[in-house]
Amino acid sequence: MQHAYNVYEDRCPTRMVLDRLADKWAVLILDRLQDGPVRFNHIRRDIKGISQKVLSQTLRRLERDGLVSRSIFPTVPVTVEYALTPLGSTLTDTISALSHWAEKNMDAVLAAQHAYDQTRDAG
Amino acid sequence: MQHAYNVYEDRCPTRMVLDRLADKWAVLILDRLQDGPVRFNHIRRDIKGISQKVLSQTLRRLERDGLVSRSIFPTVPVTVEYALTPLGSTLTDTISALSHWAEKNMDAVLAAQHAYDQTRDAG
DNA sequence: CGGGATCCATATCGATACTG
DNA sequence: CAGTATCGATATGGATCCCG
Repeated sequence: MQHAYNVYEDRCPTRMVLDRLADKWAVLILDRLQDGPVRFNHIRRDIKGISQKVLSQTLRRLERDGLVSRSIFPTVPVTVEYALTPLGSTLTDTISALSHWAEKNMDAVLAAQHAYDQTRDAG
Repeated sequence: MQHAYNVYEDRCPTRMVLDRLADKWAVLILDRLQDGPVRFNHIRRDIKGISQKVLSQTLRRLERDGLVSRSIFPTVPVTVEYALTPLGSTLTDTISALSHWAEKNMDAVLAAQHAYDQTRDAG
């Protein structure tokens, strides 16, 4: 039989998974990892505005969810690399589609917002 | 020239757009609207666990962003239908890919979480 | 370098009450 | 039916300090 859950059900595992994916920082991080392993502070620098705490938390969650792997190299100081797991790789198309959509349609959204605000001001 | 912004820049329009899309409720609502116009309380019933306040707020944002249209029919009591705009329709493939991924890979994620928690308990 | 721990401001959400 | 307004709990995020 099929799953007893679907994404429309409350407090089901599927919803929990979606809850993780539908997170701005998670999307940005997964997107950033597409080209290969990246180190902690490298991600931190690339994704402007993310705090170290949030980056750390999000990476930990993605690791727990099996989407991202964490490799420690015993250099001095220590080197830590994050990379997509095979499972995480199956998400990249969707994730990058999302951020690319945002870039492509930014202008249309901005215009819509402006129009919406105009009608509100006038009304 | 291309846009001066990309999704990795802080406080840029692209990031704002992604911030809207990377929202669990927005994803669920857009997903629900794929099959045609739906009324407010219909969405509310279908998406288990969403409060009327959050549904209202999210719909308003999606409308402002030009992704969802709102049609009022002067029946008694009033009927309001929400539907995807043409712009919103360009998102449906990506959005449904996201929720479908969640449903398909739920088990793998759950297993990964379990394994992660095990190693943590043991260590 | 790669974080964990803590403190504090703010944002978010659920519940409730009220309206055209 | 389809909301808005308000209040209180809670979750989230930023800033800071510290450590191996």
